[in-house]
Amino acid sequence: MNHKKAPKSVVRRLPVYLRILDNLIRNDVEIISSKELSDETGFTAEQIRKDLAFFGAFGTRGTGYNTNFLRDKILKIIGLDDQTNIVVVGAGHLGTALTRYNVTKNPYVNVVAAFDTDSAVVGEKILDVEVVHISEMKKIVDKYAVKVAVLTVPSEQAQTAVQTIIDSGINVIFNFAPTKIHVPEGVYVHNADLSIELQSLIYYATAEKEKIF
Amino acid sequence: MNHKKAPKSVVRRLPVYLRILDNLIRNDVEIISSKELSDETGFTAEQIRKDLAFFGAFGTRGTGYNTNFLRDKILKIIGLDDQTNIVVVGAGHLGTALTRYNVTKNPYVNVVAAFDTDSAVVGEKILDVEVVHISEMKKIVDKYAVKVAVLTVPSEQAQTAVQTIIDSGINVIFNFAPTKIHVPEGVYVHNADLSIELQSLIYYATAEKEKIF
DNA sequence: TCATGTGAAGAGCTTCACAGCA
DNA sequence: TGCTGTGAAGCTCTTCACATGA
Repeated sequence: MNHKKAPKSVVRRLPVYLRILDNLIRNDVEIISSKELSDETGFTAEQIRKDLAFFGAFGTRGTGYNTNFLRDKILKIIGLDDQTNIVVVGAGHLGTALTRYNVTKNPYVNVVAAFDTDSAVVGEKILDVEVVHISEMKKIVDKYAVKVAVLTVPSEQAQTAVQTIIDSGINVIFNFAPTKIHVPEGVYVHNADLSIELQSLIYYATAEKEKIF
Repeated sequence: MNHKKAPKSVVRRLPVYLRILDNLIRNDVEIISSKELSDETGFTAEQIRKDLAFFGAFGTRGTGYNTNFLRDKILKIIGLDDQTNIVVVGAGHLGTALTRYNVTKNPYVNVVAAFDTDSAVVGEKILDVEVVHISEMKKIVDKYAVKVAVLTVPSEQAQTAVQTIIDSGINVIFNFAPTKIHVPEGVYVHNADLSIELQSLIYYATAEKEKIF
């Protein structure tokens, strides 16, 4: 086992391999080469081999990778070996859509509750996920051993919500609020600031024309 | 003017500066130093200076950056100097939420239409954005000089939708469909695969515990 | 004096080329 | 033979340290 810290870039690609392996296993494919994985993902075969080799020697030289074996390894590496429970904080339009989206599209992750402060939505259901008042967060986080929160509240409420999330024992936040959130050492934040991402994309849409700075 | 290609990492940070500058200008702040921008963004001051210096010398030594001047420069660099028109392809839950989100949270980008094939939603409105049948895409893209599409259709329909998008003249795609989409040379795709991102986050939630590969 | 602008060093990630093994 | 696993080279981006100029 490798004890160096895994590169962020490698960790980002692991779930991509996982999805492809799931498809292959569903179609009874038992062996896959790095070259074939390359065709499916768009990553180079060398990169795929290096990614996997970082965690151990999972392949068979001259043959390829066993799909079931590799999937199990990746599940363990990511930490998806048990059903992983998450919560959504903010049950507005985006939070509701993300809850539905995750429930239907993510086979490994389970939304156990959505939180809000608005009494108009507390008590409602998003598919089978209940919307609960944010004051109940710690109770639910403890009960379901929740490790990750998806944050979709308005900017003004983001920092307050972050405090509640951290106080309830969660230390990983997937932040959709369009603002910088401040967290103590040891809490991991991944920002998905959709306006920011969209604006930076515009750069590439207009990159051909001469730009005068 | 610098004619080297701008690093992707720099382009991703430009809209972050833009948002902060907008806030500062709203509060009548006229000068900002790289140190203060560092406090607001979490990026280092050196990195901010290098990012901006890539496009030109925008600051004043001993003083800092003029907020209005810098905002105008960044707007021109990104290509946001005119109102930028985009379309959303797929008016399901996520597409609807992203349309609302963008309309309300993104001051620089304008959604001119949302497309779908489902007659149950075609003709409806999302705030003031009309849902139009996907066969009308080229007409609308031409009319509004649309350069970017946000793709939120189901995986199975993604590649077909991509073809329609490209045929209508768009060459930048913000892809939320949980699948790899194939595009010709010259078309730029940015993937926001939320299940994948969430799964990779789980890695950091469980990283402390010993992992056996 | 103070904050910007920048070459140089460093860190992290990818690509190359090939050794190693079923 | 064929595909994995891996040191080395290469590239990109970040950090450092300081020269530059209002």
